[in-house]
Amino acid sequence: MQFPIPGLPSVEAAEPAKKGRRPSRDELLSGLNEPQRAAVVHEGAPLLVVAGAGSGKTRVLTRRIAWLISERNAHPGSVLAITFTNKAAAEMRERVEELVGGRARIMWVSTFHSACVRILRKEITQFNKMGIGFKSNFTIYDAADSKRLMTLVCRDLDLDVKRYQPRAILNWISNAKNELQDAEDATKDARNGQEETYAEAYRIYQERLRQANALDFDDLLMMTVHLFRAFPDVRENWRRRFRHVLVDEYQDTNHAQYALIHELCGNSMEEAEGVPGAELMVVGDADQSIYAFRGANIRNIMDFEEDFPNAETILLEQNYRSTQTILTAANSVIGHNEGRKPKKLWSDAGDGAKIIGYVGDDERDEARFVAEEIDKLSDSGLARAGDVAVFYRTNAQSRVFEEVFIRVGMPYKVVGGVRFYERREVRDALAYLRTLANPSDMVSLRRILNTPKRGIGDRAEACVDAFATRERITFWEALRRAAEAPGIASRSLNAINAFVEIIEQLQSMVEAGERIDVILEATLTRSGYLKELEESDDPQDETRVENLAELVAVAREFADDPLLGPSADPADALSDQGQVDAPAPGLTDFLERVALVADSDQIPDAPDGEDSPGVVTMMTLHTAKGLEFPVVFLTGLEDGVFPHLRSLGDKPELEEERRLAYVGVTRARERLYVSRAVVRSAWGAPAHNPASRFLDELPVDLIDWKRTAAEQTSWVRQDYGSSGSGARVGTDSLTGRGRQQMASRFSSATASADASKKAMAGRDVPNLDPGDRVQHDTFGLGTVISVEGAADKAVASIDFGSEGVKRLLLRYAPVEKL
DNA sequence: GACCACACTGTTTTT
DNA sequence: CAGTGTGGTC
Repeated sequence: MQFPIPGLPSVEAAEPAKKGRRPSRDELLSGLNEPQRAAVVHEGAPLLVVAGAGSGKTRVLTRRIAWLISERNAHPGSVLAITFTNKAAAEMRERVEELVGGRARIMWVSTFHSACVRILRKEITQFNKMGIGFKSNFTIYDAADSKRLMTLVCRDLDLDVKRYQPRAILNWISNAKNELQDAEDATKDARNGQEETYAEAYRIYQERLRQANALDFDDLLMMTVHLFRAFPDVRENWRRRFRHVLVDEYQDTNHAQYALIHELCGNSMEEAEGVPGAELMVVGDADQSIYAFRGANIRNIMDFEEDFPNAETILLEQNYRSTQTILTAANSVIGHNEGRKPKKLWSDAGDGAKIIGYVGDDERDEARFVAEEIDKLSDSGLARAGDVAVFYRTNAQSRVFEEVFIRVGMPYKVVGGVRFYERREVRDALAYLRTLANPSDMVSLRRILNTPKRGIGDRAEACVDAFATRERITFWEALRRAAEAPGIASRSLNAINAFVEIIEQLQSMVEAGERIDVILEATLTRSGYLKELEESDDPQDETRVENLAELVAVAREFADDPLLGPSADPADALSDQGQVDAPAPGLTDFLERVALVADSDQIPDAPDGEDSPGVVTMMTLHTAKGLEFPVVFLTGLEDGVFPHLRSLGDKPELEEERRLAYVGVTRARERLYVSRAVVRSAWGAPAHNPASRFLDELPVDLIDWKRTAAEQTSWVRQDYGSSGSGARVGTDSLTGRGRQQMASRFSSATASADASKKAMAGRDVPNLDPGDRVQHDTFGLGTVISVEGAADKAVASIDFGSEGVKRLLLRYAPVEKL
């Protein structure tokens, strides 16, 4: 190797006893087809591996890493492999380890976000030179924290919450950050009053983050890129370290991630003097790009060859996962997308079973069908519950399946949805820990200030806040000096002092290097949090206690696992020296761990014993990416559900939905089921959904319909509203909203625009046609461009001139036809 | 400052 | 329908 790696002991020194296995060349290349092999042994130029679904890309990645280490004598510490989830990372590391032995442990295999955190923990203090003060124990804010902070910012700026919703602003900021624009850039680029306000909110939000010594998800990426750009010497160091960079799921990278790769791997003219870029391999499949909504840029993969001069491309089209029937179906669906590079998956596994289709009366009937089919499969020995996955478009759809599965006694597990770490009690507990690790973290601190109730109300909090602002100190400092705060009640002051005392006690435990699970338990008892829950008569609080016990168990496991500990990377220990105010490493590591978990990190392992049937796995299609199951149920195939309503009027979005369908279909190994419901209740009121257009895009002769729309029981239509079988309109029937839903129910049943218009007293869904002029409450005057869907599902694209073209769901949009 | 009743509002998808 | 936020009362 040409460059010594800074801060890394040599492999031999680190592991004097076992030098690491050295597999033979044959072993590393065995079982690979020609293009796979080429990808593994490729040297030099940047390489794009276009890997269709199930084409063995994980294998290629792991074998290549092993090859680099074993055959090309790459130092394991010089390998940076980026995966999409932590779970994928752990698996990849494990597989490489099987091939080359324990020395693989010091590779960096992680998500973009985790890798950036690791870099920033070491380097973020560099920014102090520029007057941007962060400490290396910074807290990572998730979406909920960000929203809370933004709400505070909005209040400070006195923004009209109706017009400027924290969520919308955060979205806007997130886009800016993904494009690597800081608040200053955003201010310069603001094109209208609204954007100026957004940019201002961005500026304040960022300032507050800095004061809290916190970064949000997008900051992790943006700051790392900014770091490399602002400090070339720092960048050179990391370039010297990482000689091999591998990126999985490249089609879902956004601009910031792309830039980061460029910083590490790029070789432009002006850097001819510096450290040459790392050898780069990216793996991906444009047809599986499903994260455009969060900034992923499909162009990254489409333009790879232009972005990286003399790049090469290898195509993997042979599929080792699915039957030909499933692949033909997948090819057929994705073929309806325009402008894609042609790619056809094939398999020599044979045709296999036909796809099975089912049209249910309603979503319960659909769920019942799924449960029955799974029963049949297990009875006949064709599959076990653990082999089966149920996919749906949105998390809310899992509910019906849960209800039905519970009733019939089908074991299942829902992945994602209301996540463990998003539960209130878990967030509260974590807020305590974050406060201990980083007292500047104002959002966490304020969250727990009066949780459990200890008599510190809004008034006292406002006093302290004002004091903090006046004195230019952190909220935490202000709490400690609360006695000096003007206007504070002595009652409140006592409560605050008691609170400060508790936190300081706990902090001393952290400083003493106490185990994380011990700290957590002490926190829960000394804060009185646990006591409040235990004494409560709310039945929900019982489960809360259990969840906290679960969290303690997670912490204990973490504390016991040496692999997760702070010294997992020997290089870290070296450069972290001299960090005076670094907290006990265990705590920050733990918090980081829980901040960056993905949904798919929590997927149960496949059943291993022949006798253990396992459980059915349910998840959204997004979560399903990268997974495979012998049996897959693709449910809710209805226009408006999947493809999602909001994508119907927009071609790029519809194409993304189609890629999602493609992802879903290609998860199946042996059997695929597709189903839909004629009537589906959404927010209480039943809606009549047409078949998904994706169903029409499957070859007819591949589907065996167990039941079709023509066979629906006839009472479905009339019976809603009088008998109890439909959803109840309930107590809000007197509100305009209730009436509206009633009306739309009839209108969809009678399919008559006239009748619907008449039935809808109160708030009309305006009957619009292209060319109509309309008035909108906030956007002003506009012209209708197009209208899709009917009645309560009508979506209109309306040009509001300077405000831009909006797509509005007429049922809710405050538009008036002129 | 705590608690209760209500109105509103929104559902893609997630690191 | 549910979770959140607001406003009113004790």
